[in-house]
Amino acid sequence: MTKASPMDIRKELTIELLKKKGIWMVNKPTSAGVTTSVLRYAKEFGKKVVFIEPYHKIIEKQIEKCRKKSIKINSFRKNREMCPRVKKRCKDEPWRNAVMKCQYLPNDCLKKCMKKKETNCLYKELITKEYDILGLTYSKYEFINEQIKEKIKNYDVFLFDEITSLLNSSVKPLVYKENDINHFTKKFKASFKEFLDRGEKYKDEKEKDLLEAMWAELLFLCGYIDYSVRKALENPMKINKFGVRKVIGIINLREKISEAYRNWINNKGKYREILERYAKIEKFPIKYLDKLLDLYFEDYLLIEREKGNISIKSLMVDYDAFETFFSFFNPNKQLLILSDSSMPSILNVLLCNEKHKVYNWGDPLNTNKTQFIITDTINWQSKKQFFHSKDKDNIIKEISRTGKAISKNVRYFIITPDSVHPTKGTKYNYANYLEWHGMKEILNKKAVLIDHHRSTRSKGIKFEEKSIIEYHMSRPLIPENSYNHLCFVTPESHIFNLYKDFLIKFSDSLYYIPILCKRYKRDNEASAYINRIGRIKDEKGIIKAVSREPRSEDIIHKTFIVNIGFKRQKTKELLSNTFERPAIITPFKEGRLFKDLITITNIIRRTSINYWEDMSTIEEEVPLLAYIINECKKMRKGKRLRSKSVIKDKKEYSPTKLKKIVLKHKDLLSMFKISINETNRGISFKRLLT
DNA sequence: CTACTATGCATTTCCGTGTC
DNA sequence: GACACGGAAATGCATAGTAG
Repeated sequence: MTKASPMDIRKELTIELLKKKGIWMVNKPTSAGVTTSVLRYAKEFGKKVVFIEPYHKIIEKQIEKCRKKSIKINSFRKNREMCPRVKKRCKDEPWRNAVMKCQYLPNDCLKKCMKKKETNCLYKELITKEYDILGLTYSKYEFINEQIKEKIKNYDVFLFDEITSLLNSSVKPLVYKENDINHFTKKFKASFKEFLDRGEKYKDEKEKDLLEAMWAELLFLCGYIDYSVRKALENPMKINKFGVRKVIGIINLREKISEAYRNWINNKGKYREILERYAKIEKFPIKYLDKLLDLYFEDYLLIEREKGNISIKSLMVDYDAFETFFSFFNPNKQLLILSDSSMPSILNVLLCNEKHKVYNWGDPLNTNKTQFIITDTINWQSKKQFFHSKDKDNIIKEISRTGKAISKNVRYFIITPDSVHPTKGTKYNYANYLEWHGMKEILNKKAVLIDHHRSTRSKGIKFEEKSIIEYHMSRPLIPENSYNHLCFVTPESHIFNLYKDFLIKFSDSLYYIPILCKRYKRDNEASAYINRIGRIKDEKGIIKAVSREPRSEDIIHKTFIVNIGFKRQKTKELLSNTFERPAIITPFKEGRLFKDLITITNIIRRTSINYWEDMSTIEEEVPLLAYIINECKKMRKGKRLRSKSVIKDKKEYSPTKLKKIVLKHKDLLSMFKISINETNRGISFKRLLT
């Protein structure tokens, strides 16, 4: 009997999935080929697909694959790439390139430009032509306009890839030093004063009036924020004993600013353009204006204080990432696929009113079996601990020693956190530390530093280089207040009742859900970790080797992740959102991470995956064998290692259990030049003479 | 003025609980 | 019995207070 090829397995899975309707969350590990398969086979089943990705790069790669199969596919890009008029505007006014929102389509796009025959732009092409598949990025989805909505709303399948990206809201806080009183007004007035004195630049009286009114309105906003911050600093808000971490106040703009004014200023067309144009003439920082306008649009602003800094964030009350989408999605006719290697648990909350089911894609190519995580036996108290540790130079030396030995001439990665000093505000930057202390010379040249888990090198398209081992210095850690602004609800929210026992009340119409905040944090930490370790995983898995006669390209690339400063339990928690997981190997005794690391990887690389019964035997037996091998190597020739000393202070290992394990791996041990001696007093180990 | 200590809050770890 | 979760306990950190 011939076994199914990898492609067949994925095709079957895709067919099953495409038959479904409604919302389906796809359970899968990294690199399982869900997106590729759905796009590839959808046309065969007469389904039109819209897929959404975090980056253009990913979309481009998929387009490349589909074009080979003669599937009609295209994607929405940045406006300046789709519309020649926006492109020209950006060329004439280069500052626009820096601010996405200043690149909106021309006002007459729909009414005039599109209808003209001679108009021949990518945007028109996308809107008017028929495609089997259309791509979109999440940032486009966030600013989706009516035209694009009209275009995509009748497609059959919507694939939201890397769904965690959707939940990272794009709110950018405005941060300044706590002692900078009246920050907003000062910053704004400096430009405003000069601006009023040079009125001759106005195009006409009407524009002058408009602009002055808008400018005054923004100045009022600044004044009000400054006033509120001063009040909050004098008398920080405390709702219960603890308050909400770091939040010292909330600004209610709804009470202060009329809806009419708000729509006026936030109108993306003419008024905003005037505002931008004059701001530019007057050298008012356009990015700052952009942020300011963002604040203006929200009902509430959040004032947070941390380590001498004040940060102002828009509060996304009753935040619902799917709001736009559900305004047109029909679960009885259409299919929504939510896909991520780490399915955020927060989705169950956000979709609590919508029927949603889990589709088990599984790990068809068994890629999980090719990856092994080796964890530390201590937890660092924080990511800063590395800097407080007397051992830090040693850790670097050990990384260098083991990295070189394990990966030979192939490069290996070191993931370091990017942390800020609590009082001095300077960065605890691992990469800088290595440079300052001349550690770069100790680290061999094949070491590649990546400065945090969520670095752009950790998501999207894989770059070509292969690697065998990767070191993670501390787990991904997201600051606790990062999601505060998404966790405020009103009684009208669809999750209000779900959390009614956990609410912290701010006012009659505003409540905070602390558990939600933790959930966002956990989901995102888990996603960061899973996506990162997926980078070096062999995506071809092990199926290739069993489905037919082995060939040279069938070598299974086993990869290793080394967790420094966090234990097995934490690693498991980080992997709890994903489908199955790689084996997690913890050194047999404390403090043996680097001592046993090379041997652990050697044992795994020298044995076939089928040699081990299952994941739990690897997790239990490999550390013990590695420990025995290393202890024996350390001893003088002729000396024996007694089993008693091996299992000393290890309650869970009895002499019989140890005996059973080592006898099972007698051949393996002899491969590492260790012999087992059985005597009436128990079992012992000896180095074989060569 | 300096060095040390007590205090209280913030952060982190630990551990009991409920669930499967 | 393994696991995730969330609250309790422990620890860390900064600051104010105090002794010398």
